[in-house]
Amino acid sequence: MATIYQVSELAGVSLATVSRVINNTVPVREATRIKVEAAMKELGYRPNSVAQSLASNRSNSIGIVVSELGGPFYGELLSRIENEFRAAGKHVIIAAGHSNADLERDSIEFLRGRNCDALILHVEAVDDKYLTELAATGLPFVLINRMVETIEDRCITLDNDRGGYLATEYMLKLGHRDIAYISGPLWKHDAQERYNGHQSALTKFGLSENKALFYEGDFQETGGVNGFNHLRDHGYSFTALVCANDEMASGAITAAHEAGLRIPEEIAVIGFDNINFSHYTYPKLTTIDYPVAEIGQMAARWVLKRVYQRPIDDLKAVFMPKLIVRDST
Amino acid sequence: MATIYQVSELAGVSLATVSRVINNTVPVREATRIKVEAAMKELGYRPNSVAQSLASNRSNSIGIVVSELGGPFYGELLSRIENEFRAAGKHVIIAAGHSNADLERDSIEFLRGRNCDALILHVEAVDDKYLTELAATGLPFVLINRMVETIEDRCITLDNDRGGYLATEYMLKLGHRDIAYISGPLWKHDAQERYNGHQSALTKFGLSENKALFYEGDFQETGGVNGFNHLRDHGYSFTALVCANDEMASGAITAAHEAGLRIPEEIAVIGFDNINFSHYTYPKLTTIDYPVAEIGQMAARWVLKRVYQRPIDDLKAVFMPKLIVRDST
DNA sequence: GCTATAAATGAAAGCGCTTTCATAATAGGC
DNA sequence: GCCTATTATGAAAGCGCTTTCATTTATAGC
Repeated sequence: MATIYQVSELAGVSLATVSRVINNTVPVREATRIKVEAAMKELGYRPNSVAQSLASNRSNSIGIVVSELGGPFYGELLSRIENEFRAAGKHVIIAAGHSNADLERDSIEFLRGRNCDALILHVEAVDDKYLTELAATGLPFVLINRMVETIEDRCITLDNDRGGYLATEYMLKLGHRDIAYISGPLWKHDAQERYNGHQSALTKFGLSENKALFYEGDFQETGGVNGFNHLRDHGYSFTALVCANDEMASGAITAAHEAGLRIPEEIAVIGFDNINFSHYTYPKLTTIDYPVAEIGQMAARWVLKRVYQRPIDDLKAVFMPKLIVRDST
Repeated sequence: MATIYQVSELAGVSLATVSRVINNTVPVREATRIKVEAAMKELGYRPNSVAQSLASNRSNSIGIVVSELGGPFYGELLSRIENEFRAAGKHVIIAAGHSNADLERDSIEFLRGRNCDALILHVEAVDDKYLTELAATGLPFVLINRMVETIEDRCITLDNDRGGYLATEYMLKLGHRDIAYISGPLWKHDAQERYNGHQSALTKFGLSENKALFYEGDFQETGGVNGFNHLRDHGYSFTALVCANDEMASGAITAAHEAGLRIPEEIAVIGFDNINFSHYTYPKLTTIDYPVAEIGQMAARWVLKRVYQRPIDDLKAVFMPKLIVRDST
């Protein structure tokens, strides 16, 4: 690869001048600019962004940490973030945290070491203290789907509590009274909040929770299958099932089919997230919409505004979930 | 962030020595190593990988270009590749090419500029010539799901032709004779190959293709819906439908449901890829398995072997698709 | 104890770029 | 046409690290 030095030689100017035309920071005489551009073209020159990054302490790249690379949820999130930054001429570097504190820290450190200008984090395992300290280092970052009081201005969240409430409230309004709940792992903030919402709805309707109708799943499809079977075996009957995400709802539906139950006639099922396959299920899944794309976009804009001083004004921190009624209830 | 210089000062040794203990390239006396490690720990030192990369011309990171970040297919691919490299202490930098030649080139150049040690490419739009030239620059890269003769040793592919054949052959064996086909965009290599396979199967059974039963879709769910409706409207009836991927098959199934047709009794449907949601459909989708995870793993291993000299011997270049029979046929 | 050899360490250049500061070129004012 | 105010350009330091080469220190052999 050609270097800036070769370009400067060919164009008969100094390195500094070439650098100026690349970044157009300082005006350069038209004639000079043309010479330089010609030289760059002739050599097929492309700036080495590693060197740029080292010299300028700016990398034009944004680090992203998500739990998993796969899956409909993260896929959509990443996709949207990437689009937003691409349009702004920035690039993303993605790392997976696998919901594990060490790996999350690792990924964050890796991205810091790569000189990312900012980070977008969807981390679940590291504690609030770590994040607070990280903020204190001066590294700009946004936190998605998690509220940490000490760095509240960096958090972009969904009102999960409200979402959990909506799901159960809807079942209650439909007349169901025996409502089972399959939760996500309760150490995860969002799982806990959704579950709280579920409980609030029950309370609001003057019902008390029946612990026998609760199951703590893993946010995966198998969790839904296991949860459903566990709840059925347990003896208490229920006419409605609220799942803390769509994957588990899908698993539960499969298990229900296998048990020969009709949905929604015998059991109504609702999910959470509204991920893109939720209408592939049969019957199509009623769910709570998680506006992933919007949240991804907002996170990107936060960075564009705070770090790159782009004029953006409608930053929004808390998103509201919406009920999406389809055929499973 | 602390620099290597501060570490060397605190430990009372030279930069060079610190560098040696970091990389343990050259033996360092035990006592010295301990001093240095203590200093690193005290300062919370982490090497700046940008500087490392510039100085060593090695970045320990691998660039990946895929068409999209979202979607079950790429999600699984990325996920697997990332896992493989993480285990080897390498990191990945991901960019999206969006099936567009300019963006693909852009992404590749970006990754080159970031000093990636190697690239894994799933690109569809750039031409063979570009890739051949790219190989000539000495940049190590593997090509996934595409065969370019001039750089055959860098290609890891699925025998799409065979897959297309298997799908249609299976329908023929079931006794179907009026078989519709919804293809992917034919400018894409894999779509073309799958279609070729379909034709071969027909020929093998002594049938000639009925052009009225062909529709060129977009590999998306809507393509399946539109394709199905188009084929139905067209007047020719068919008892089996072969789709060039699962998304379109899923769309077609939805459209068939809406048209009040029973699957598989009235129309048998088969997909291609065996992506993870293919068993969420109703009825569960019969499909051709695309071993994405294995292919991702193989690509990663190719890099580990060729670029990082890891001892790996079972590199495999062509994968075979398999028929997965479920309930839609 | 003294030299010959091997092992550990340090000094310094350099990776490709940005950026400050100084200098050279140009324009403007009279 | 000369002096000053601008503007464009160049020289050189430095970003944080690796790596070569030279030097120092330890080890062995006699």
